[in-house]
Amino acid sequence: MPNSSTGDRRIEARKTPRQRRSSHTVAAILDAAIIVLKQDGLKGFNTNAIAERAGVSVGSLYQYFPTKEAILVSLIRKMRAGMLEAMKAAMQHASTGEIRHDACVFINASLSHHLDHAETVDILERIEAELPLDGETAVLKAEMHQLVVEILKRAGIESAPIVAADLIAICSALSRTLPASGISTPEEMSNRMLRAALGYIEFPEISMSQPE
Amino acid sequence: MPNSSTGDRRIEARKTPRQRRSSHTVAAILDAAIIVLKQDGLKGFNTNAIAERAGVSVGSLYQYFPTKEAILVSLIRKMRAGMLEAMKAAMQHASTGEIRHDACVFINASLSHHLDHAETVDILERIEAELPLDGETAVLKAEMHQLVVEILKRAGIESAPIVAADLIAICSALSRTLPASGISTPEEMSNRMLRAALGYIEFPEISMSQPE
Amino acid sequence: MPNSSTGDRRIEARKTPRQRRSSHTVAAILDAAIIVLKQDGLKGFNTNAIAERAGVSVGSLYQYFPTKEAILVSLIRKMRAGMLEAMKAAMQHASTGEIRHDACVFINASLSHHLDHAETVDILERIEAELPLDGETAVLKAEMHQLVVEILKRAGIESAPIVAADLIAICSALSRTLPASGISTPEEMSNRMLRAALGYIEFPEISMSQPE
Amino acid sequence: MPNSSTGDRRIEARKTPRQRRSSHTVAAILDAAIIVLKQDGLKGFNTNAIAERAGVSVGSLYQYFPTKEAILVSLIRKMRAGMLEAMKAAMQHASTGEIRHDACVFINASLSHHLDHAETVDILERIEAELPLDGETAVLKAEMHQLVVEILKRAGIESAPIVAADLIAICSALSRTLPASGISTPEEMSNRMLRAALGYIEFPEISMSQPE
DNA sequence: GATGAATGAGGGTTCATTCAT
DNA sequence: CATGAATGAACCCTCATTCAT
Repeated sequence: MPNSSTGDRRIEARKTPRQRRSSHTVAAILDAAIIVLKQDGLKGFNTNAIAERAGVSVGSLYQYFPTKEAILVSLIRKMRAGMLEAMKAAMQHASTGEIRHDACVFINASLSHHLDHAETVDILERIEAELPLDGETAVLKAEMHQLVVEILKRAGIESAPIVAADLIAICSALSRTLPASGISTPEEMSNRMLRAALGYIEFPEISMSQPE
Repeated sequence: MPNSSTGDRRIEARKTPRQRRSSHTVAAILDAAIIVLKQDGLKGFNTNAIAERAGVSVGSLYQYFPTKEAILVSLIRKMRAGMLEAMKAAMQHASTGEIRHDACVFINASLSHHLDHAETVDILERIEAELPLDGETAVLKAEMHQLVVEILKRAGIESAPIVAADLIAICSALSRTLPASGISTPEEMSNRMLRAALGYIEFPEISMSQPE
Repeated sequence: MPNSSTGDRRIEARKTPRQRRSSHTVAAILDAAIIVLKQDGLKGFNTNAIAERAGVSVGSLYQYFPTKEAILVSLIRKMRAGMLEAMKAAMQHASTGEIRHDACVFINASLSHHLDHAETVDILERIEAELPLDGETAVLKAEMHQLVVEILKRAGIESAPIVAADLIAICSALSRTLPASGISTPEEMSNRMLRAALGYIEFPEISMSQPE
Repeated sequence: MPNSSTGDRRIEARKTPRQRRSSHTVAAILDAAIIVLKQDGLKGFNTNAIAERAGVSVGSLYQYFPTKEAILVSLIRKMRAGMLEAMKAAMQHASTGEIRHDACVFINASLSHHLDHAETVDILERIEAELPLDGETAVLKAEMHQLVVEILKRAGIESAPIVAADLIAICSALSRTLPASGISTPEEMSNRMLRAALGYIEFPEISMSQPE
């Protein structure tokens, strides 16, 4: 278990901004952080660079984020929150309870979100995997999972929790792969994702050879 | 001049080890590197730690790897090579040309490899995504892709290259997800992976709502 | 320009507070400073912490103290003033002019003061030694010294200034040591201090081996 | 209790020097540390300054001292060890078992040591008081204490432990004060210290007024 | 006057890399 | 070739001090 010796590192935001000036600073820092992350990757992600990009002093950065990692956590949280919100909104607008339709809605929302935040999501998900998962982010992920579980349950699908996890993983993976595959229209992409998902869900039970 | 940002970073292994002693050293370093990576993550992955774990001096390490990243590249290459080899072997042994069967073989091989190298593959794939893909690794990945393309073509599947990429992505994603989902038997896992793959492949064309 | 090493550091309090509100603020700051010093030592002694503890903004703190060190100087001054006052009061009340008695009075006053301000005095004396001695504090120390010189002179003791300095040093040292020695009653402590002082004063001239 | 939250800070030396080069480096660092401490006080005591003064890189410094404080601890230890050694040597050479004579020997040794290491001892003792006392130093201090206890016991003095602590405190205090008092000859100083010590030891029991 | 956000020089520490032995 | 001491750029983070509100 890497990073387990972090122990007492503060990860949560240091102070909630009260004044207008503050919240502007926080936003500037987070925006800058994303830009730096996209441009220079994790290796270039250092507090001085972020502060400079944000047009802010390092001191200010540390006024709001106790740790460099706290910025990452914040970014991840924001990403997960945005994703969840997009999903929820899409479901609320378009859900009919019919699984094929709902799956389609969900997938379109997922793909849209990925395409809208190209790179950002990829990098952050990768980083998320190396960080000790913070509580609030875990909640967001759980809610997302639950959203899919509900869809599946309505269709009477067994072991919905596992299937939901698989579907989310598949969507996430394809959202990463498809844009790089040369397919240019979102329609084509979403169609492929949909087939993967529905195929997985509706395909009859099979079993053949075993892994040795 | 340490840390010079001159941009002419040599990434390839400095010399291909010929002598027995050398290759032993190289192996020791790579083994140590994996252990360090698993135990302490990327954060603990530093040349001094690796050398110490390998029972070798830093100097020796730099005799065989011009750069810290060269070790990572080497590790990734090895991982990709091992994966490809496992796949090839499996296909050679068991391929019948029948798609369902071959897909099953492929998936079992994939899952086995993941389970056998738990953590290692995950971490390395994550790191691979942040590194400038080195030539030889690209070749390995291409070969892997080709392997799947062949299987698909034999079954007359259209746009095999894209489908192959998707299938690989799906397998990879599920190999990561399933072991954590509480399912304990490899059979169950491989069955799920298989259904996802076959579902995706065989599912009839559909298209419904579009992403806005 | 923070941290400028220009050498023209203002150390004196920026303004002598006249108004009630001001002096209240100043008092709050000094009290907080002492608490911080006792709780976290010199390492935790920073203006932000002090201001927070004092329930005052950093800006206000700097309204009354031009420098962090000015606070320390103020604290030391206060400590020395309090000490001197206690001594003077004790002597005024109880002095008989008889040396043994006066020494006793002085020592009791000294010990009492130390016990009443446990830790505070120790820390501040230590800090005092590292700081450029400010004028007013020097005056207080001189007055203290003079007080002892008077007592000694009345008893016709030669080289009173040196003896006075020694006695003060001895009292100070023992006030630090004795409370930690496991002796619990002030009487026992004061008795030991008294014997040390009187011993030193009244002991006949001796001389034996020399330091090489 | 300040500095108690240090917890896991490594204080011990990081690696025992094996090669000649190493021990030279360590010595250079410690020497430089003392010089910096004397010239610039605790405020100027930073690892960069020390390394520079030592003609060594910061990296080398950290090869042997895990922490800035570890250097201080090392310095203190060395000071205490030197002091103890000087005392032991003096006692071994000159002790007769007769208390007056032995006290004289001890005091002369103490004073000599202080005079030989002017400033150094003062500063380090002050710093020692702010640091969490490290084990080995505690042992050295205990041995020192024991040394005095033995002398006193031989003379049949009661509550030798407390008396020993007091005498050490007195000697230490006067060693600090006397050199600054304008007395120029060590003989005069040592004579005064001796009278203070013997006075304290031999003075008959007295008790007068109590501290209120 | 009070506030507290902002500043940024300073200082502790790490670690990739070199090179004398 | 191996060793591991030495190097120093880089980076995290703190805190004394300022200043706009």
